[in-house]
Amino acid sequence: MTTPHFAPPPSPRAPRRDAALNRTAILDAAAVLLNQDSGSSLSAIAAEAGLTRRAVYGHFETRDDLILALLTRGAERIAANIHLDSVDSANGDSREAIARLGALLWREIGHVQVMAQFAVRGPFMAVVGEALAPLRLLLREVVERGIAAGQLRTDLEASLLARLIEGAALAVLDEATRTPLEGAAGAHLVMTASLGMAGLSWAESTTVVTRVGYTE
Amino acid sequence: MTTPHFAPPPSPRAPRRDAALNRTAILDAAAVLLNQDSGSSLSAIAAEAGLTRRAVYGHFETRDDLILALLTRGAERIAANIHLDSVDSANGDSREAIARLGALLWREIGHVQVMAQFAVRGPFMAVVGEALAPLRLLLREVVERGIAAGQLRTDLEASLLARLIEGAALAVLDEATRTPLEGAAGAHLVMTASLGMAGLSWAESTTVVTRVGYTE
DNA sequence: CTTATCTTGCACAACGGTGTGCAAGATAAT
DNA sequence: ATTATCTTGCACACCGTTGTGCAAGATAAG
Repeated sequence: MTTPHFAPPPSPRAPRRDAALNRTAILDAAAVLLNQDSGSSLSAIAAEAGLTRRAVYGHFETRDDLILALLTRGAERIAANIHLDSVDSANGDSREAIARLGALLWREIGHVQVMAQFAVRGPFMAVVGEALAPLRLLLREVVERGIAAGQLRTDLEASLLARLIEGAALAVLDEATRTPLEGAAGAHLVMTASLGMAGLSWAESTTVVTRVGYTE
Repeated sequence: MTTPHFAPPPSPRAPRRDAALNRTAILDAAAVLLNQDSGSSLSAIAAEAGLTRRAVYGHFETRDDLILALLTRGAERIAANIHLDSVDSANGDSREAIARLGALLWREIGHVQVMAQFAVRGPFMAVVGEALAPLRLLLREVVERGIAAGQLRTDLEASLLARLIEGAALAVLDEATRTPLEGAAGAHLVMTASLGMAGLSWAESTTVVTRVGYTE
């Protein structure tokens, strides 16, 4: 430990402001590279951030520490928006709620992408799963209500359908890393994809989506 | 090279029959482990196959060689079924064609899964892309016909929709690695997921799927 | 049974990645 | 301008993995 990974006790001076700047630069670089290859090296990440590998250890004790911080940051951003984003303001209509969740994901795409890389396999599964738990639980409940109300397809168990909708949304988010999609179009796609997996026709989905709208 | 990676010239004797057996055992083991972690080590793969790491080098010169053989095997299986599977027997109806393609993927799930791991990122992208090209081209054409005929959603460009359908199908195949899905149910899911992304409602998809059917 | 084939077990060099130490340099706060 | 903070560049040890060599053992083909 050559530099403060912890809060300096009764700090005699404020930390340099480029410290926090570089820290986020590293996290951003990690997000980019880990999206392309979840096994990217620290040297690569440091270079992408415009720093040295050695400097990274001034901000994160361990490679795993860095990844953990990255995942935590993403989870916080998403959690902060679950409430603001009026998901539950879609009173009763599960279809609107699903659309709103899709829009939320699209807004946080940068953070969601990297979480998706570690969500399924590898040693970070548990962490990501825990971080995404409230989001998943919300979707699960919405789907259950929708099935009961006959708004969604009724041939699948709620929990399975919820996971499939999640998968459909992620497929779009993944496609977005290759096809340039401008804001509204991307959100529109995520929403219709989710609703399509949920059982709606294209026409129905479009109706719901325009009713919900999308604001950056 | 301690053992024949090549055809023995005027072979004085037939190769032991457990050679071919072990070779496929290695490939199968690789398929299993590489699905879980695309960076699995040779030691792990060898162990999974019930062999030694050293023995693997008796069958494949290189780690990359092994992966390449695995991908090639998968591509061949799929290519062999594109014709047999009466995709184009869905005369004119793009929806049936998409359903049949979904069923084909489900039948070859073991091979498709591992290809999906290397399809998007990493140094094997090109190989996999080339191997899957005919399949993708076929889907691309089907989608184009479907859009023109007003059978599918018309708000997306054909090539983009084709990729999204592919993504939806893969999402289901991925889910299948965690949720045990028995034959017909899995095929049903892949088909409805693809058709849902294509714009059909659940009811429409079900109609198409039952019309197409599924035979193991 | 004899023999070629395949496997094992060990040893070794090479590579890339990680994590750490330390001294010199650059930079922003005060 | 001074000083604490942050970065750099080099050094090193450690680890896991890959690829190879070789001799002894197991196994299936003839």
